Amino acid sequence: MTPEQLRDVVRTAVSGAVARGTLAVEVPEDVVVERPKNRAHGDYATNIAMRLAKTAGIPPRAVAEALAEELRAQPSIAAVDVAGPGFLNITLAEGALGRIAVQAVSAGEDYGRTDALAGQRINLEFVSANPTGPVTLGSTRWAAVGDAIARLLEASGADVSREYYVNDAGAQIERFARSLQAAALGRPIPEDGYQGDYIEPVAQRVLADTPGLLDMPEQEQVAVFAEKGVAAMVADIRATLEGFGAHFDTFFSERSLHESGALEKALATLREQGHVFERDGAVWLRTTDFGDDKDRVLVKADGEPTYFAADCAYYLDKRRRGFDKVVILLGADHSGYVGRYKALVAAAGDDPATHLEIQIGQLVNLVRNGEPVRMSKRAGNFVLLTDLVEAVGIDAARYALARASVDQQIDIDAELWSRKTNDNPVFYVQYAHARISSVLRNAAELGLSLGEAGDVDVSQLGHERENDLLRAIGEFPRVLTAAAELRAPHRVARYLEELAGTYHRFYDSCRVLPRGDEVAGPQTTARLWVCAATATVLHNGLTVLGVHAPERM
RNA sequence: GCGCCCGUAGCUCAGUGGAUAGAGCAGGUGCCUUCUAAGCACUUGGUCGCAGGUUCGAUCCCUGCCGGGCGCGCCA
Repeated sequence: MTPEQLRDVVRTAVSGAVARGTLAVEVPEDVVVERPKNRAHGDYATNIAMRLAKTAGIPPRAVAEALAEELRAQPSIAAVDVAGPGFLNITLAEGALGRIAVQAVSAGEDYGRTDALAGQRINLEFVSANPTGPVTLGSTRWAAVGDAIARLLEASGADVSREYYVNDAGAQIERFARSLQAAALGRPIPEDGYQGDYIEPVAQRVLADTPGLLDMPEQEQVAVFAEKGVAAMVADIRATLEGFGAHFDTFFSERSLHESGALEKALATLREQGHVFERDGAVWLRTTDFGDDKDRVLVKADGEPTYFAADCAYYLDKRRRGFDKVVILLGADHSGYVGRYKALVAAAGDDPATHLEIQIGQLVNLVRNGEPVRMSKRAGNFVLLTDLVEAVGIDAARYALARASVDQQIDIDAELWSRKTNDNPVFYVQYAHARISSVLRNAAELGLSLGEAGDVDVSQLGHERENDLLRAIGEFPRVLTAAAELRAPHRVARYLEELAGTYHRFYDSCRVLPRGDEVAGPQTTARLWVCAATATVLHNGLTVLGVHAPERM
């Protein structure tokens, strides 16, 4: 029996007590059934009695006693204890936990998936770094976390589109183009330009692609370097992210908004809603009406639209494309953006609480030999996604980035992340999967297989370590659901570490395969199912994080 | 000054109002002739930044303070 099934049983018990007249409450929708930390507290525990006590008008322990009475009548429940202030500690009947293994294996890659977000169309924007250079270490965190969030939302049944906003308009593109031009002409890069080593090859690519470029007038040259330089950079960024396992469905060009007239349309829409005004020769959006700190300029006094104006058009475009929810993952250096973004959504007539969600993540520090290293794209002394991957590998990089809460600043230490020790939890988790794969391979060599789900004798299971493992496997769907709701993929990683440890302890004390001249029996088969179920969860969990589940190490 | 994030074991960090606050690393002691020792067992280690409040119960929610990071442009 899974925790979800037990939750229904508890709810049934409440209705039973109500029907019997021992309890006068409404049957709650959300019943919390959790895995107690202390094993002496049974397989599962619920605080339902304490939560119902107030409305029932009787002490929590009395509510608990009434519910315990109901629950004890259930054949799948072996024992119910009322403990502490009113906890119900539930011990499942022999074999009830074992069914979890069968369910997990039978569901396979679908184990853990839910339809909690079925029917939701979500646009998830992340990374969106300026196309003036390769993907940096700072963006790498969002590539790993954003992609994991996308996979989590999909595991909850949502229809997710991954999007990268290409800021291919504005002053920094001009500086980028002039840097390319200078490199092509063999001149020093302008002081306010981009100094990185990557500039030269990009400049050469543009030159090779455009015969006679250097004979064109100055302004035309810059325009070509801008257009083709950005295209080359975006292609590079896209390839890098794909190689990292982070696929984007759309690379959306900011410039296309300017060229299609979307900005004017957005301005007109905001005007219709009555939140646009003029002051000092500029056009403003009255975002303070919706909680922003100050009003924001849409069109500057010189007639040029602001970056914010493009944001308005971009948001409206996303909504026009049919997304129910626009989710944007931003670094803490953009946290000042939240207020105006919410306000623009409200000003456009939408509800920020339902249509927009901005997730702010803290920045990363690059650490070398224990010392922080400063990164600056403009100065060219930055470390790239590709550098990190080269140093530690994709799996270690993605895992290390995804296992930390986004609310936490993290230190990226390539030396630490490349260690093949327990400083690196990714190997601990992967090792568990490889170990199980090995057991299953050996089983196959002995001619042993799982057989049919209906033939497993789950009553063969009951060792404390087996029960621990089965309970952990049973948690997986709830871990995925919670992680998706909270946009917190690190919860999946932490859970996998716990699961791997639980498996290693099971492995240590529960021999799976027959040794020497022993003969395989029903317990062997039952334990093979437990192994296969664990492998299923490790695989599914690692896949959510974009990390490989190896069969050998 | 205002806004957001953080402060939990020596270090790096988990912990969506529940029972005796956890993990890894670091330190110490053991366990491989048979399923992967990248493993396991035992052990040392805490005023959950401080002070109030909310309630049956607070690391978690609220208020104030202290310390650290980021942000507060007619830049992008």
